Formats: sequence, C-alpha cells, structure tokens
Amino acid sequence: MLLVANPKSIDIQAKLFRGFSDPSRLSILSALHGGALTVSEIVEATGLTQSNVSNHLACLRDCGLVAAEQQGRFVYYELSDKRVGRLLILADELLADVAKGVYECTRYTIKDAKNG
Amino acid sequence: MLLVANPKSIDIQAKLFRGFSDPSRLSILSALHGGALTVSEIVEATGLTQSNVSNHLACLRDCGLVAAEQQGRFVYYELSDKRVGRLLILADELLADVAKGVYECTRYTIKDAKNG
DNA sequence: TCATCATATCAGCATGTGGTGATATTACCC
DNA sequence: GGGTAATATCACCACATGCTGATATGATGA
Repeated sequence: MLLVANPKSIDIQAKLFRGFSDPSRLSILSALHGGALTVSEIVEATGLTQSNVSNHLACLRDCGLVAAEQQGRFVYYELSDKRVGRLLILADELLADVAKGVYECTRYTIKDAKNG
Repeated sequence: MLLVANPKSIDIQAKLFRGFSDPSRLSILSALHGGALTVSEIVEATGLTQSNVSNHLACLRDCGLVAAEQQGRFVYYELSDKRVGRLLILADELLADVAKGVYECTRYTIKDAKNG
C-alpha cells in the first residue's frame, strides 16, 4: 500500500499536481519533454511572455520538476526526472477515455453551458 | 510520441491535473482508492464538510474521475478508472525523490502551517 | 566600460476557486 | 403522510494565483 496515507503527504502531492495543473506550465513541461531548452526557446515554443515563463520556471524549479543549467547568458532547462514525462503520458492515456468528461468539467469555471 | 502536442489537448490535460491538485480532492480520491464509499463515509474519512465533499465529488464526477451509483439513500462513489489510482501511485513515487523540492515550493503560497 | 542580450524579480491587478452555511431534494422508516 | 437521514445545490466570501509591465541582474561582446 504505497498510496498516499497521511494528510501531510496529501498536501505535498496536491502541490506536486498543481505543478501540472496549469496550461502554461504544462506547455513548458511538454516542450521540455523533447529535451533541454533555453528560456527564450521555451518562450518561443509556448508563445508565453518571458516573465511569465520565468515565473513558472521558478516554480517548477523549486518543485524539483525541472532542472536548470547556466551556459553563458543562457539557462537551459530540462525535466529533472523521467517520471515527470511518464506522468504526462499516463495522463494523456487517461484523457483518451475521460476527455469528454473533462471537457464538460466546468463546475467552477462556467455557470451554465451545461446543455447537451 | 504520444505526448501532448496541440494546445487544445494541453488545456484539457491541465484540467485533468487540476482534479488532482487540491488536497481535499486528493483526500477523496485517496480514500476511494480503497474501494467505493458513500458520501458520509468520505466525509468521515476526510474530515471535510458534507457540502464541501459534495461539491468536489460533483467536479470529480463531471471530470469522469469518479463514478457514482445510487443505492437507496446512499450514493456510492468509486474511482472510474484504474489509471486514476496509477497516477496517484506514480506521483507518490515521484514525490519520494522530489519531495524536498515540493516542500519548499512556496513561490505562490506563503502559508506555512506545515510543522510536524 | 558601455551597450545589449538573456533571464529573473517584483508589485499590482483580475479572476479562479475552495470553504462555509443555508437550503433544496430525495429516499427511507415509522 | 410526517419525520428524518443522505446528498445535492446555491450564494457568498476570502484568498490563492496566473498574467502583465516595469525593472533589476548578470553575462557577453565591442
């Protein structure tokens, strides 16, 4: 039974998932799944603002999801662990089945738009 | 390369992860990992308010992460897919290595309340 | 050293969203 | 049918948090 048990661990785990729960961060992680990239390259790949990317990278870096390596003026970022990518893939597979549900999961986002 | 590619899919995936990114929902999912439970049992297991649990369950249900089955006055909830549990387990394993990082990931959250 | 590029940081704003309490709904038991 | 238990829904509030623009830091090249 290696599933989360104590509330402490649940808080941490929620924090971990929060790293994945934002489209911007997910774009970044997805881009990094192909290999290390500089901040500029991430900006270009995701279409996000530079400061926005830097903010998210700082968070992802603090969370240990990405690793940074400075090379001159550039800073290369990469996924810190293969399991980060595996999580993305597993979620992708899960989505293949529950996508319609997630599409309509607007409980907290939209009020109506619930017709079918 | 079955990783997320188009921005549309990234939005959906972020939504999926958002289902996991809250301690309350994670507690619920974790509790359900042991088998189907009624709302009352979930309330008892998690220590959350009844309305709070119901709200989260509605979201999780809409997202397709849990399934509900009514039995008399009770409604039994269970994980809708094994991969939901697998995601939790994989995250748990990943946490074993990056936990210290996640602990200190307070970029957007300054609250402590993390003493032990 | 100065200019410039690459990146990081910060304050402020707007919005998303989790929690609560009240209440509605539904099903059961007497 | 009345009462009660189990669950769902809703409005409201407080706060977290993502985005932006401005700016700071740091490294490189001339």
